[in-house]
Amino acid sequence: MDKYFLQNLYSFKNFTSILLIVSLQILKNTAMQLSEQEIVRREKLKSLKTMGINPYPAEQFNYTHTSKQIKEDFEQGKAVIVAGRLMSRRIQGKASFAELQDGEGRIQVYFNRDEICPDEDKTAYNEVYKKLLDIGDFIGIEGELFTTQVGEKTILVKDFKLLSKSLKPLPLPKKDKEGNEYDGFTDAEMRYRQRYADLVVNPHVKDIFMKRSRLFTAMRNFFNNHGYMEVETPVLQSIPGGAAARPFVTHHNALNIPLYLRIANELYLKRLIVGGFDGVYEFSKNFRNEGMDRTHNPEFTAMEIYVSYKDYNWMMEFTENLLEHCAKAVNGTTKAQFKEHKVDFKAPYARVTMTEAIKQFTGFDITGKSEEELREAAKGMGLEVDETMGKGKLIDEIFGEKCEGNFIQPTFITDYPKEMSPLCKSHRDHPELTERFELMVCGKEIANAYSELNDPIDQRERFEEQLKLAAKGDDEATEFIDEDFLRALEYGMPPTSGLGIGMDRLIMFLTNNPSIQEVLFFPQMKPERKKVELNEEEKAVLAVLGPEAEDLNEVKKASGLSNKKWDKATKSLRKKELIKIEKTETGLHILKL
RNA sequence: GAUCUGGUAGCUCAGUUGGUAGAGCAUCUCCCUUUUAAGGAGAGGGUCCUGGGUUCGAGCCCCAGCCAGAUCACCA
Repeated sequence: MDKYFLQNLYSFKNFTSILLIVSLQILKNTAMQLSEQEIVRREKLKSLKTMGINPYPAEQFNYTHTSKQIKEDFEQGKAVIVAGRLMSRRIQGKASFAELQDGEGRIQVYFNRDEICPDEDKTAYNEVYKKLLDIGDFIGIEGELFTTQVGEKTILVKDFKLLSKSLKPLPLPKKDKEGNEYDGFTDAEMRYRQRYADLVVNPHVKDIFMKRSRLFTAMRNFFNNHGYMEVETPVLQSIPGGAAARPFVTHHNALNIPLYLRIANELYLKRLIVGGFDGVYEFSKNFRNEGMDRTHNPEFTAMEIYVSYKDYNWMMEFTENLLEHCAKAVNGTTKAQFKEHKVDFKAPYARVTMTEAIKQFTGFDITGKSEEELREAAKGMGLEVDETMGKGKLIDEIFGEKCEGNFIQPTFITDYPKEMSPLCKSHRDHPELTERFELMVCGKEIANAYSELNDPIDQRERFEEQLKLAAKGDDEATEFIDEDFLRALEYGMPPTSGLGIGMDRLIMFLTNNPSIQEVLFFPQMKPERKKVELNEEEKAVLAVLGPEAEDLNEVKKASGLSNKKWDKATKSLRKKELIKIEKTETGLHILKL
């Protein structure tokens, strides 16, 4: 009894220690699946530390110039201190040219051994600069300006300091002298997943986002100059309103209620108009739980502005002036190129009623037509229609299919049918229509505006109408009634015009990017799959291996693996240095390390 | 959601009927003091997306899946 117990204990101990070794190996391989270059850089890091150089110093580095300032105010012999990322190196023995990239561009720097190391000790150049620095490292440089024989503005380095060591090689593109780029970091998936690397390596990507920032600033300034106020409204809403879209749902623990991420901020901004502000606007991150493609990201940015005592006619003028202003601020001109289209954002823009647009492109006049007549007409145009579609939806379908794509230059499409616009005031002259416009550019909608509905009784009826449409099966109809919003309207809202602009779409047009992912820093992606370490087959092989070398074929048989699995598993295990396979006179032997 | 295309070295990409896995650049070693397509010589570097199948043998053929892109559908 005791004997067996001891034996068991012994084998148990043995087993756990094997497990420990194996798991340590796994850990090593999981955490450190490093390429040769990454290992080399880590070793350089160690060497630097051994030499007493801190690869990640804490203190601030005071630079006196940026690369741009140096090139603009170039002066022979001027002393400068700059900081940036090392982006290229051409080493030729005791001298070397390199490029430093900072926030504004690149500047060439010249490392000369005897300038950096005037004394006997040449380690700063020979060891630190030549051997221990890499492309991607951040360094600070103190030096003097000069022009090379080839005429390049350059900094002659007197002293340099490592500011931050880069352990991972950048995916650097190369350029030939004609400026053709090759080996570019162009894989869209990689670029979006590693936007930081994309930005370092692809200057035009950085440019897109600088333009995006300029667009927001321009719009803010335009509004602020008109005396309108930037506000913030809830992102977490208990009733998602202001648009027809599937919301994201979350849950608040303390209140024990569901909350929705906003799909629009319209209803909150109108509450603020009720509260007495003359003009309010907000750049609103909206969330919609719908499909993703090159023009839809689950979170996107809309700008909405509401101005009291105005109507949609005023808003059209305001919008065209706004966009002219923004286009100039972003690109320095009102003209923009989008794919094959040349677009001009110079005000004023054409104004076409929806009725006219449909008549123009289909020859059909929707005025006074019944739902049935519209359905027949749509069928006649080859559109797919069904019984759930009301008049509004049918007209929208006809417009979307037959007209929308034809408006390339900025064009206001006005006077939408009532059913499609539950938050919009009825048209002053045509009760079946609403005072609404959308701005079309290159066949896509980028802005949407109303004379806002402020009649609380009418508003309640419109909401109820939406409920009926939803019950009928129209999945675009809103299925909530926001009683609090109606209460606000009952206190009275002045006549107001509101405008919404899809900011991502607008910047796509202004930067000629047909994909929304290109204008978002971090577009939504599926999570990266984690790499699995020791798989079942590899574990199975290890499990049948004893402490001694064994005949390979015996082990293979014992493992019960197919040829392919066996092959994969043993190759992988050899690579991880967990087993060794030896060929001797007596045959193939497998040994656990 | 459908269809098509793609996934091979750190990066960009070749890879022949199915027969030892390739190039350029990058990396490492040595040489080189005003270059800019990064000069010369040498060396190392691979889970060919994953899993299964066919086969003596699969990067390649078949099936399933994952990821991405494009086109279409859907979408205020």
